[in-house]
Amino acid sequence: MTPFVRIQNIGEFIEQEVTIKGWLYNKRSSGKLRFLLVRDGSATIQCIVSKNDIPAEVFENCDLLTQESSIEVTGRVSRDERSPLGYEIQVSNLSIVQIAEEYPISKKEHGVDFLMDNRHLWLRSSQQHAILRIRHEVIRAAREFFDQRDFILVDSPIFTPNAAEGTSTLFETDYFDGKAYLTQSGQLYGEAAAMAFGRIYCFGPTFRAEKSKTRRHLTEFWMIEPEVAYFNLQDDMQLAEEFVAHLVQSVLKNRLPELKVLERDISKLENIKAPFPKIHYREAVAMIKKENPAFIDGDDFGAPDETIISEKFDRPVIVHHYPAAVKAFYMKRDPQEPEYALAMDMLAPEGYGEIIGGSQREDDYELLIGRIRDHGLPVENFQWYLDLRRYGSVPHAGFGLGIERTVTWICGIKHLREAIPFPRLMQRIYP
RNA sequence: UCCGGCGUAGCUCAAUGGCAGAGCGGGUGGCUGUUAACCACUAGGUUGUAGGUUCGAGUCCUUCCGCCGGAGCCA
Repeated sequence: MTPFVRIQNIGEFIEQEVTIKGWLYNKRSSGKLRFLLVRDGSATIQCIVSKNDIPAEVFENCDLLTQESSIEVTGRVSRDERSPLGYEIQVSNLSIVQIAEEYPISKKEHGVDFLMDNRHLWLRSSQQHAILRIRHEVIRAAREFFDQRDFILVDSPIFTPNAAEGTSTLFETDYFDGKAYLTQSGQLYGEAAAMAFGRIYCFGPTFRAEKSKTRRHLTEFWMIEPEVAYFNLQDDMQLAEEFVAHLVQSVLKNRLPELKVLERDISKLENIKAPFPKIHYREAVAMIKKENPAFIDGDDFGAPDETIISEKFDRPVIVHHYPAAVKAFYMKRDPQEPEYALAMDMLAPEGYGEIIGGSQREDDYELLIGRIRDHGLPVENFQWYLDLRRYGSVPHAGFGLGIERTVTWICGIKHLREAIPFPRLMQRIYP
């Protein structure tokens, strides 16, 4: 028996006979030679079948193979300068696991809708493979970052009895004799957990029923949300910039080949080191007004406004002190200038827009209950949340980072639907 | 919800109001170093739907459906 080897480790087996198990990615031929490009999920390698070196039956089997047929290939590993991987396999035997039917995804270009209909197969292509490996690295590095800082993972529920910030954007679902809603943020539960553990994060899917049809929106996306007791806005911004820098540097360190597959401009990522520029809302408005005179001071930024700000910097920029009127009820106001909230957003460069939203939370019971009423929210649903301000309330802050937006930016791809294995969009719930 | 764009072969696209076409993929054959290999031959069509204008509609007009992008909202 020859050893069963993953292609990514093939360099350890030079001039040895090995078996690889995978799928036929592509096939070329020249007379009495067959070139089989075989992928196994770890990498792709070219296998050469020479008619004169092997039994006739094995050679004939090569011509039966269709794209994505599953095969086991045995042969001798050699170095080869012509190979992108650096290695080839001279085939001595080949067994067919299954002959694939005509594969819908060809080597030429396809449209987005067709590829999304075939998302379950599209995942096999090299670009999608690279993106999802980078997604894996972003998530791994995110957990590593918080784990190293003694944060405890405390996940929040998916079913919730009420809205965090309003009811218009929630998915409603039957819950026995009543209604439940799919969560749009784990934050309120994160605050409860922070009062229990000091520093926590939650990581899970969140849901927005907004009818958004843009390249920046999904109806189901993943968010990682740290929450820290005794943190103020400054602490929160510092945590956020160190966090994002860690994510980018981890991808550069561990997924450089994948970035190259995506033809990402690496120099744009190498800049991403803390500290990041931080500007007050008022400064941001001044910058926007130079290019968009129609912008009204006091409004939230639109996507074009975010781009105006972010293109001024070579790394993510944090905008803080947004007008309280455009922000959520739970955000604390600045005692010095109460019209502004102790809120911050982080905007990714190159026009990728908001990847983080965070704030210091209102910790005063009376002020918080007033905000809940001002926003027309049912106070009775927030009794447990208000309890956090009755039993040892402390200053605290946190933020949420959108995984898909972050992956989209790091990968330098156009649309975040490719940054999640099976995207859920307003117009798509299949496959 | 609003604004804009697009629906032609399995896929990506072409076709001035006048014979429905190419590349890829499929099939057959050829080639001993191919790199989205190449060469030859071949099969493949209710032009999204319903109506209208016209001697004649893939093309012009209207309806509906689907998709894409953007706005709003947000991660």
